[in-house]
Amino acid sequence: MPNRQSHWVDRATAQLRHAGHRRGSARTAVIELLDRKPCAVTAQTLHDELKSRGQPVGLASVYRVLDTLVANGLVQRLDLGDGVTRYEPTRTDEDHHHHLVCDDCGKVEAFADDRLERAIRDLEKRSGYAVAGHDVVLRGACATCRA
Amino acid sequence: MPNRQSHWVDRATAQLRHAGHRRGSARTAVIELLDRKPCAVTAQTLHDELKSRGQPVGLASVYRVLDTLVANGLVQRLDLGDGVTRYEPTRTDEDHHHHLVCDDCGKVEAFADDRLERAIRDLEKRSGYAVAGHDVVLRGACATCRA
DNA sequence: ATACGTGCAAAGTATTTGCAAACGG
DNA sequence: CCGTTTGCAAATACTTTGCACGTAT
Repeated sequence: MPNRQSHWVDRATAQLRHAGHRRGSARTAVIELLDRKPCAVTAQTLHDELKSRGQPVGLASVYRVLDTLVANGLVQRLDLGDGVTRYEPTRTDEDHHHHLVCDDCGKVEAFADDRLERAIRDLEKRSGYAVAGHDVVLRGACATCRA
Repeated sequence: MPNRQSHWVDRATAQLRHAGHRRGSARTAVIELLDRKPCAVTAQTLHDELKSRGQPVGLASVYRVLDTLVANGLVQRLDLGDGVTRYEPTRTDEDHHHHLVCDDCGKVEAFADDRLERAIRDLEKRSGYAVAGHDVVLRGACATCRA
């Protein structure tokens, strides 16, 4: 999952400004870190890493920033079945992916598949809903834990 | 979603006994109710309905029974993105389905699609995981809420 | 200057756990 | 009888909210 020249940081910043949001230290810090941790991060993780980087951000603010980002479609909420909500930047179509979770060790991997996406897109059309997004989670034992 | 002659109650009861579990009022009551509410039920809902039916079961026991059922593959956990875990009996292949959630009114609908399942089954094979299960959630605005 | 953003502490929710009593085999 | 199951209450874990203060525009 290559991280080209911080596309997402710029898009997020611009879009929030356009939506009438002011800049703030917490928001800036969270957005920058999020851009480097693109897959399934916890609010607590962001909070901890920001602290150890020397730009501490209150946990409540992390949650608030994430809420704003989700509300603006810049971040997607993700529930992998352990009671913890994860977040990840919504990037381009090429980066669209889903998750494979190991029930034993908790490892999370990403995967992408065109056939799956086509099937889902068709379903979305036939559903009668204005579908805003979708999630697919495969749960099981990873190669290591199977042993 | 037809509910034939309580197949599931019997299977669940037998399997738990085989796994060395004793019978108990809470477990029996939860299993029976679950059999009639086959799609995406909350622990709290089960607790409330059992109380109003005159067979009250402590909420903690509802959770414990559900844990046991999940551990034995008789019930599937389901996270629809509001912080509440839902549960539903795992029935036969014909009853296998996924969910469509309305972000506005919270309505939950079920759908099934063969093409989707085939795509997922292939992915599972290629994943290197011993996949135990999968979930697909489509989120958006239902026909009513779109208006 | 004014309203939005932030941090801390407190509150809120969903779920889990400890323990004593009830109960099944 | 012995060990599992249950209910209650307390504990925990995650997330949200209230409020005072800072800060961008």
